[in-house]
Amino acid sequence: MQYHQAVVAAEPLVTALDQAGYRLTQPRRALAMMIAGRDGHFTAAELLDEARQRRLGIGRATIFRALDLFADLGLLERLDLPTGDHAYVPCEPVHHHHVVCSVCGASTDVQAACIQATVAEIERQSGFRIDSHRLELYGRCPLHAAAGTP
Amino acid sequence: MQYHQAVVAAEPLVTALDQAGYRLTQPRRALAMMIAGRDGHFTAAELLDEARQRRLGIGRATIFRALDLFADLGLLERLDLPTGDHAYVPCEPVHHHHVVCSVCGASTDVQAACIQATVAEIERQSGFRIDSHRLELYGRCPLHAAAGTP
DNA sequence: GAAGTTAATGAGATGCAGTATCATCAAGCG
DNA sequence: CGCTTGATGATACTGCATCTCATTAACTTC
Ligand SMILES: [Zn+2]
Ligand SMILES: [Zn+2]
Ligand SMILES: [Zn+2]
Ligand SMILES: [Zn+2]
Repeated sequence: MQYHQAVVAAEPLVTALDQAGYRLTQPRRALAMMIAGRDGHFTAAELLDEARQRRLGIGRATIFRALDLFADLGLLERLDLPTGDHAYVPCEPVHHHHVVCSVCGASTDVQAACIQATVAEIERQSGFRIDSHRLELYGRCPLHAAAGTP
Repeated sequence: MQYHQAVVAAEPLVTALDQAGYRLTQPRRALAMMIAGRDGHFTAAELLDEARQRRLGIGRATIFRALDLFADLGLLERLDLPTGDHAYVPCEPVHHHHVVCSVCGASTDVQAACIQATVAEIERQSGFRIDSHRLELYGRCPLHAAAGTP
């Protein structure tokens, strides 16, 4: 069970860009490596800070554009944290959900299958034709489950 | 089956404020009526526009404060639309979820019970202790289910 | 490898959502 | 009616995100 703690390799991001017909530019390569070096979720602002500290000369706009692009390709997913912040999580390009630790930010994937039945039930109940949904779960990872208030 | 389409009465909002010990001010009464007159979800910006058009003289800050207050009292719930916009939906003060029509914005409540089992299953799968979750469903209401692409 | 085409970049300006400040106002109360 | 204090709104401000556009560099073609 990996908590997105393990360092993700940068190549998948780069090759996915290539296969989709996008240019393999220096800023995009650098961002892929920065994302690969992250544990758990991260925000655009954090990437911006890191890029600045490392004097990579990557512009604000480029970072937002790259994040959008990765998200469109299904390599990142955008989360709305309970705090209201927008964060991103490295992601398999198939529909699934995330469980996020409120203490350390670690996250793990949950396969979508286990919610299919629920969605079907909700379609029946509501009469709506459901096209998409967002499910995000917040709690404490095994390491932090002991501490804190339930 | 109400789709939050029916005009919600303003009194519940006002009386809830009163019972919670908040002052029944003119701006809050006006906002309660504006919210009551809305169908489906709405944004802070929309309320702001309406207030300006009607020359109600309600300040930006007051609107945000009132929305926060109603949300704290469980009378509104804040949604993160797929577009990234933040919207609010009139709401019962118990935990539940929303199905939102992407065409007309109509929404209906879904009882939380039907996801309890799923959450338990996810706790088992992930090893996380889950404290909270957010589930929002998007699709088309019965009136709009026929049209559009699936 | 050089030249050309065009996507991509980055600096800065701009827009916009939400918050902080604080003097003024009015809701509730006796 | 007059007091007390929560509430208001004008203003300023912060910070995220987007837009513009001249310049750059990634890929293509030869
Ligand atoms: Zn943790
Ligand atoms: Zn899902
Ligand atoms: Zn509701
Ligand atoms: Zn509809």
